[in-house]
Amino acid sequence: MIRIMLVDDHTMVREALCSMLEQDKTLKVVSAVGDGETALRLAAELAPTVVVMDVALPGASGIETTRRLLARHPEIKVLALSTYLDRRIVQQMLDVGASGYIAKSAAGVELRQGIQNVVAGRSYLCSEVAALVADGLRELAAAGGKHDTNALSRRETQIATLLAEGKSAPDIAAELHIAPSTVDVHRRNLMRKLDLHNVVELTRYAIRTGLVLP
Amino acid sequence: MIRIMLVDDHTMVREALCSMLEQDKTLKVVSAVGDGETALRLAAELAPTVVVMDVALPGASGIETTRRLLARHPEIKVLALSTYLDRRIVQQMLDVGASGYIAKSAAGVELRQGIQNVVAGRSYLCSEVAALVADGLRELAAAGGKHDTNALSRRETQIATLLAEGKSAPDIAAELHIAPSTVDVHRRNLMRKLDLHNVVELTRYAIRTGLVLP
DNA sequence: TTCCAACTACCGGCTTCCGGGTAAGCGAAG
DNA sequence: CTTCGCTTACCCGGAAGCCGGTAGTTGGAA
Repeated sequence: MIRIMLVDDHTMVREALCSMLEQDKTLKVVSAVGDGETALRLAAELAPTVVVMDVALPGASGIETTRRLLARHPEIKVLALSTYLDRRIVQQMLDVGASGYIAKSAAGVELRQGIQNVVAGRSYLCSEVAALVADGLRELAAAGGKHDTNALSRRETQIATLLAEGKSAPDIAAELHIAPSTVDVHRRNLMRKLDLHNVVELTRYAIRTGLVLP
Repeated sequence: MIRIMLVDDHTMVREALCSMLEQDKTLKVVSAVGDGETALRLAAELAPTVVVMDVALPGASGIETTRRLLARHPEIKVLALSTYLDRRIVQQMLDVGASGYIAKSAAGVELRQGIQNVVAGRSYLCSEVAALVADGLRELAAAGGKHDTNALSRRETQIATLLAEGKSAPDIAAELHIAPSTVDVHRRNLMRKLDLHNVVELTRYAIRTGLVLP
């Protein structure tokens, strides 16, 4: 019996996934929670075999939650589940230790396969994501394998969030008690790191990662 | 036996909802499709009692799909299902004839209640949405009940989409073979209609309505 | 200790955004 | 036929975005 914890901020989706997974009698959903904090709190006592983690979570994102969860419970397998297909996000989830990544556009059977695979100690990417990662490898090879300094600093993440909420640089400067020019520097740096070229792209990135809600 | 058609662009969610709803033996999911065109095509032959429609659909949004569906099949009840809580969007769905609106953050039981209610000819809003609409009424009363000319024209929708894709006004002008100043006029008009004040807010609105993907 | 990444701050310059106005052509609805 | 909404197009001006550069401080890692 595989013990599963579901983490997804939409109650409806959580209940529905639970209902779908429990059709399979070898699976048992021991917990279904809506945010990262609760997941971390309950993981110790419920000892799930697999955590199915939505990437876009309010507050701490699924990425940060996964990092913290695996730091405390390295024996738990994390299977990422996401609405969005973005190579950077897949990369980050795998970097923090997720064993697999399933798109919500994939069929339900891919989720069950993913669970079986990660429990068996293997990695699993749904087909669409696998294609995406393959493209990424090809691009990386073409670019001569130069280092992607992807991870944003704390300040950059904060600035990205506020910009994606629709605030202007001067507004943010006032809110954080720093100079507008400094906000500008952070914006430029984070946009260069992520290869974004205007606030609209930044906004969409922030939404995909769950940094802000649409 | 209530015949249900599910419309949601995420296969995983579609299958999961199907699984959840069919726990109830009085419900029968006769079709589960991923886009508006298919829904319109299959509605005639399958004759569902209720269509559970995700608002954010690729291509034609759930709003447009609902309008066209009810124009051809006024006897079908449409129950909107959405990730987002936005008064303007709720308003638009109800304007085009939806009988109810359920947030994905609501519990599964609200969806089942919604289905039962709309089949019985009543309207149904999940509690969060009901609160939202009540707030809207209060604001409307405070504003003296002035007319909200909310609906966007075809051109405005097009401009909104392109802006939310990260294109600049000059880019869009070139793409559509019109003057940049004209793009600007459409931008200003649509932003005034929707009470948005910068492209970031516009982007998030476009994402909420499914005009663009994040 | 040395080094590097992060945070802070400023300069300049060009482009774009955003809000305000005006106005003409055109097709549908009244 | 008149009116109304949509689309087209232009004017202006202040604010902000976007990109390039330089540079001081600080705190932690090698």
